[in-house]
Order: sequence, then structure tokens, then C-alpha cells
Amino acid sequence: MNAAIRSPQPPLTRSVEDYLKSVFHLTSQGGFATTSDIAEMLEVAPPSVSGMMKRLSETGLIEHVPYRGVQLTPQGRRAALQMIRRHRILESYLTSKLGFDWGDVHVEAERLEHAVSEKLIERMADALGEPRYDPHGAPIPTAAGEIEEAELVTLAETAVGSSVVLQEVGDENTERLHYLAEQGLIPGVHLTVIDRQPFNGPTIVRLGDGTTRVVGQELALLLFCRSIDGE
Amino acid sequence: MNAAIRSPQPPLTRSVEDYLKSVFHLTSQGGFATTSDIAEMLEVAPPSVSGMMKRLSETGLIEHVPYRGVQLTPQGRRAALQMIRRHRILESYLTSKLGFDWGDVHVEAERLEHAVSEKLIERMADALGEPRYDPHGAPIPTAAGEIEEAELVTLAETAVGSSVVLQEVGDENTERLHYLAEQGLIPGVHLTVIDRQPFNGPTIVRLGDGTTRVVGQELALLLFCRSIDGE
DNA sequence: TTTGAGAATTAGGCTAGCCTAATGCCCTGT
DNA sequence: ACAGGGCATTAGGCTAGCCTAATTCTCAAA
Repeated sequence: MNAAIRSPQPPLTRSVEDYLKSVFHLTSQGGFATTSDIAEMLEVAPPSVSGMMKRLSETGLIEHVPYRGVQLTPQGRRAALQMIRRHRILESYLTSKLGFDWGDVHVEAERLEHAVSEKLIERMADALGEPRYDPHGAPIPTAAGEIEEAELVTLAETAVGSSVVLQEVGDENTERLHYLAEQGLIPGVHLTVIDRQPFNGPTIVRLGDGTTRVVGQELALLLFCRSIDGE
Repeated sequence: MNAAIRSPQPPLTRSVEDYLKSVFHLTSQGGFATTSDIAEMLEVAPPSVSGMMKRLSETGLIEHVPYRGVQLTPQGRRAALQMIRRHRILESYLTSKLGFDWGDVHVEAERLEHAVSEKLIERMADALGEPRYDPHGAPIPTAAGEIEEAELVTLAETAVGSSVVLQEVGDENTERLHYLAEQGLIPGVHLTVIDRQPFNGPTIVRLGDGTTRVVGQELALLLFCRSIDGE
């Protein structure tokens, strides 16, 4: 007889959507998302997070273990995946239909994802041919809420001598993305790991066209690769 | 030395954008927008409007004459026209590029207009070839903030025997728009006014294809026409 | 010229989200 | 076993926007 039970789906606010997305990303490797990690990701103060976590666990979107952290409930996960689908479809659409640069789309999508209707997203997805990856190579959840989980390894971890395909660029910084694109380090490119300097030094790779690149550790950690050795 | 003077452009909130748009529409025939008209248009209580009007006149976006009403300042008008441009470009884009129905685009655009960047709007406008009218025939303000002001007359006011072109449909109700489209009463259509029943009765028109339509007064008041007699 | 209906405003209160300062909990290192 | 650092939470406050109830203003009609 109380509101929480009766109301089926009070639409989520922008803030709530952002918190859910953060928790999803922070728990993608399993475990709990901590208050301070969420606070840092959303650029708010930790007490703001504590307050929101309380609200969200009351509405059943997250599970909160005080002083430990939070995890998404199935319902929260569904909502988070929906937001991520929106975000990645938007990025894809802006890139391929409106000529946006892959370094710029993140910010734009971040604002739009809270305002687009389901219908618009599906129209965009349709116009794009139901893409499976966004411009950065990240998998796009299906409308049903399924997301591909690939076993990827960062370029910094690859074995010297191995061959990989750059699958996903885990970054959203405009300048870094511009630089990477200039270097030809974009999803889908084939890389052969030629060498790696010691003490967290750069990795040297050969691209498909035979040219080589020296990739510092900071960037190498953002380049998620799929091995193609054994296949 | 105070904040209002120093800060160049504190970005407007969604609410503020909506209020400015309302005031623009309510003052388009000149005069003042009243508190209760704004309240009705935005579906809020009159005191909410009074409060907002106070804020907006303090920030220089409107001119408030207490107990009389409000008007936009040049700065407020600029902001309002920018929102209207966004709205109409969005409607146009959704209609022609994503297959939305002209009856549905209003709601969608209403949500998106607060979230899109200037850059995205200009990309859309570009992709559309800088359209001058939205799907309902309403003029789209230029990026510079100019808007066409046409002398239009509603179909209910046209002289029997005259010839007109349906220029703009002043409605945003989905069902009515669907009905009008079915009847072929869409912007650009050529109409000859054959007859009008007395006592606010319907207007009978002939379309370009020779078929006739009986248009009740309620709808006829929404159909803005341009005369083509004298030309 | 007064009066009263109707519109506008002021008074006072609520929620969502944010903040800082104060307090509480947990765990590791001695 | 416990002291202290570090993270989390609670306490208390703020703004934007909304609300209802009470008050004030305006103007037209008697």
C-alpha cells in the first residue's frame, strides 16, 4: 500500500542515471563500487554519494553494504545498460551520420543520453544497421539488455612477439583520442608487438601497413586488444 | 564587481529556457505576457511564474511590470529564438532523416532542445540544407537570430472564393496533426475556399487535386494561410 | 466613489542534489 | 590489543523549482 510498491516505474532523474552508470562501470570487473570512487567519477563530494546510495537502495536499484560499497541489483543493471546503450548508439550515430569526430562525441552523447526517447534510439540504431560496437570499439548493449563481455588485454600486457587486434580504446579524452587516431591506433587495426622497454617503458608495435609506433605505457593501458595468435 | 555583471553567460537552466520560450510565443503579437498565461502554457502554478519572473528580470532576460506582465529584453529574445531554432531544426531532422511522423516530433524535440549543443544543431541544419521551415510550416530562426514574420490569416478568416496556400499548421497535438495529414491538409497545399457555413460553421475548401474538404472552425483556426489572389 | 472579482504577489513549505564540517567505522601496523 | 589513518556516514545548510494559502493590487461596474 505504499508508494514504492504501487508506482511501477517513476522515471529516473538525470542524476540517478549517472550514478547507475558509474556503479556499472566500477563494478564491471566484479566486486563493489566504493563511495569515493563514485564520487571521483561523477565529480561530486563523497557525502553526496552516500546520500544518493541510500535513496537508490531504498528504491531497489542498488544493494548497499554500509562502509563496504554498492552493487547494482538486476533492476539497476537493466537501467544502467539502457543508458549505456543510449550513449553508445548516440556516439555511433553522431560519428557516422553527422560527421562528428570520435574525440568529441562522448561529451555530446553524455548530455543527450538523458533526453532521448527509446524510440529515437531505436530509430538511430536502425539507421546505422544495429551496430554492435561504438566508435571506440566498446560493445553496445542490445535493446534487450545483453552486453558482450570480451576477454581483452591491454597493449601494455601483451607478450612481445604476439599479434593482436586493437579492439577497444578505453578513453574519452578528446586530445588523447585525436592523437591516437593520427597514429592510426583505432579499433580494428592489426598490431604486432615488436618490443617493450623495461621499467614500464613504451611498447613498440608494427601496424598492418608495416609502419611502427612507440606507445607509452599510459596510452598502452588504454588500448584493449584481442589476441589472434592461436587462431 | 558583483556576480551578475562579471559572469558573462551563466548557462540557462531547462526551466529558464522554457519560460523564455513561453514569453516569446505569448508576446509574438506584441503586448505583455501575463502571469496566468505563462502558468497555463507551462502547466505550473501562478506563484511559480511570479517567482521565476522576478529571477529573470534580475538577470536581465525579461522586463517585468508588476501586475501587468512581462516582455523579453533583447537578450531574452535572443535566447528564446535560439531555443526555437533548436526545436524546429530538431523537428525537421527527426522528420526527414529519421522517419518520425510530424505528429510526434514536437514532444521529442521538446526534450532534446535543452540537451543539444550548438554544434549538433548546426550539423543537423547543414545535413538538411539549412531548412527555412519546420514540418509544420513554422519559420526557423537563423543561427544569427532572425526570424521571418509572415502575414498569415487563418482558414477561418479567408474570404469565400479566395485562393490560398496553407503555410503553417499552428498545432502540436498528435491526433489532430495525424487527422490533418490524412486529409491532405499539410503545409504547401493549395486551397480554394468554396463556402463557409454561418454561425462559426465549417469552411469548405477544394484541394489542388480537385477533391474537397469540410473543415470545422476549431481546425480552421489552426490553419494559417497565405493569400495568392492578387499575385 | 466605492466595492468586489479576479489576477498577481508574498509567505511559507517541500524535494532533489549538491556542499562542508563533524563524527563514526574499519583495519592495518606496531 | 589498540592507536591512528583513511574512508564512510551523519549533521546541517544551500539553491532551484515547484506547491498551497494568504494577501495585495487593479479595474470595471454599480
